[in-house]
Amino acid sequence: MAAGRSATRTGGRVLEKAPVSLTEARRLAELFQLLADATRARILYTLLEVEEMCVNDLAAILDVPETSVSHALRLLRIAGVVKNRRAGRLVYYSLDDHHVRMLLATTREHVSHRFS
Amino acid sequence: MAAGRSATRTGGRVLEKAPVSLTEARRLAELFQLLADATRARILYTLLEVEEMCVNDLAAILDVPETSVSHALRLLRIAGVVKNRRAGRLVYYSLDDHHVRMLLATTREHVSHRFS
DNA sequence: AGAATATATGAAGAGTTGCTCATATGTTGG
DNA sequence: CCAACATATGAGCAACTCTTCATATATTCT
Repeated sequence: MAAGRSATRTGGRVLEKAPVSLTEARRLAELFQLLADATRARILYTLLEVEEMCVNDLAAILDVPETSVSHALRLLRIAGVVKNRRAGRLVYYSLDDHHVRMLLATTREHVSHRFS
Repeated sequence: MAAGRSATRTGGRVLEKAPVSLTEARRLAELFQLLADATRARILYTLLEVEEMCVNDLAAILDVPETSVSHALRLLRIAGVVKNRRAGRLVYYSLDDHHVRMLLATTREHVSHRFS
């Protein structure tokens, strides 16, 4: 069965409604999805540290093909997580979301603890 | 080309090393991947609120098939994010990672701000 | 204008994910 | 022990994701 009130004996202690709605959860999941890729994550944590960096330097420092970085940045840009500014042939990227920045800062700490 | 020092003119302002190593990034991504699904996210935020809930109640409150919840819980359990305790036929799940709990608490706030 | 550099984009393929259906396991009550 | 209930697991499939290769666009320099 799909759902609708639980059939018989259950655990009691039941909330009337889920604390996070389905649409809210989808948005959340979408945001986390952006961090759920090693390349994108590394880009973001790098930008957290250096404030601004161009595509080629990101590719070099992360040791990832430029085209791959470019694709990654596109997704992040579309999601409004990073912004870019052009300077000649170079395009500089930087973080563009206060909440994501805090999220990154927070997780950076937590995660280093989590694996040790 | 794959990488190795940037070929020509770049942006200056280059870090010597990426701030997050590839393996560290992979672990991070793996963790975020767990939150990158609406069902799993809703389960976790629910558990954040009620401390403990059995599978059937979760399925009912989220309006998601039980088998789906069960699969989701399996992943979370394997990752060490939730733990379970059996009480008769019921199995109660709860959060089992201090860092993830803080991550959830933090993001819960940020995200509600992010979409408004 | 033409060549070189920096970045962006599209498309195709391999791999992964999450869902559903069927079935298995664990537990209680009659 | 058998039936009913609660949860878990496996297989198969459709959808999505990431990478790579090819190519397009933008900018500078000579």
